[in-house]
Amino acid sequence: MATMTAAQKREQAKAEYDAFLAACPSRKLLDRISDKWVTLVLAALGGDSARQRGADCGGEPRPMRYSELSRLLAGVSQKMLTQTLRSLERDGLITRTATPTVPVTVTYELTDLGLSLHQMMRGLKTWAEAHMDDVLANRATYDTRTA
Amino acid sequence: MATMTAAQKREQAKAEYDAFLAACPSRKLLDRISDKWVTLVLAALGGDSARQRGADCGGEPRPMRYSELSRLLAGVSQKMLTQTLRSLERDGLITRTATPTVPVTVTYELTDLGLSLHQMMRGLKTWAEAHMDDVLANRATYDTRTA
DNA sequence: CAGTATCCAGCTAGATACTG
DNA sequence: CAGTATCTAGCTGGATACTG
Repeated sequence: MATMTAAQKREQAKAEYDAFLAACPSRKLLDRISDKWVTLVLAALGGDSARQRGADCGGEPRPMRYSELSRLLAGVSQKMLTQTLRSLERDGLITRTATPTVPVTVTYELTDLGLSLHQMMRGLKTWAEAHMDDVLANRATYDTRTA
Repeated sequence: MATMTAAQKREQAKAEYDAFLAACPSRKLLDRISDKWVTLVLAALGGDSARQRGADCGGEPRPMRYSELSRLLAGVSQKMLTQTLRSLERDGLITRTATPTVPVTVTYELTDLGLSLHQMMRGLKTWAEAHMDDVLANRATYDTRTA
């Protein structure tokens, strides 16, 4: 067994670290918001979907219907849209309201928690707009330098 | 061709939207920071790696060596660590310094830009610590309700 | 309208082995 | 010490088809 000690130790350290990561709130948050469609749905419901609107881009948060979201987020598959909406509902970030008309009408709306998250995303957006140009410039420089 | 018009329109809309997304700074930022190892390297170099330290968790940003990072981020493969470091260097978020000792000594350090990003990540962390508990609670409730 | 169900291709993380 | 190179398995997202 003596020969396995090092490998075992490494494995244990890895397991511990994985556990630490799994418990880390920041990690969980990132896992949540790093999803492409999550951010887009949040932006749409928060009134920040830059698309299909004039230069103002101003928008109040407002409820939207499934089909409306589907149209706004061109390119999302039904599977992903539904999956995303479900997970957001599960986490209490949006609410789902089904009105029993014929055919049924379903609307989605940000909760206070979802709104809070959306506000934080604005912070991200601010940083991105202020600094991503620098990042991209550095990237371009690096690429030409090593080309 | 008349039968393809609808499909074509949809495809075009998708292409346009994809282009819009590709140009969006926020999206680019998220693509960058949503990587597991990126955030961990940033945290490590920024002095925020919660692991292996007492309750204080305070830490000044400081340069670290490859092997040091490798040890701190237990579970990272050499491939991913190198890949992550290279991409961060490419984006001008960290600097790589090789000292020609024998054997070579390589240190990585946050740039001002990287530091700025690290600071923003603190904002994320704050939100996560303030609200992720709510999210998790909602999730648990949802699961029991639908079980 | 608002989904569900199924299947499959592509990408990527990780394991492994080797090196200046 | 600080990497590079290669191969593969698993997950995830998308296309497609069907339904209350």
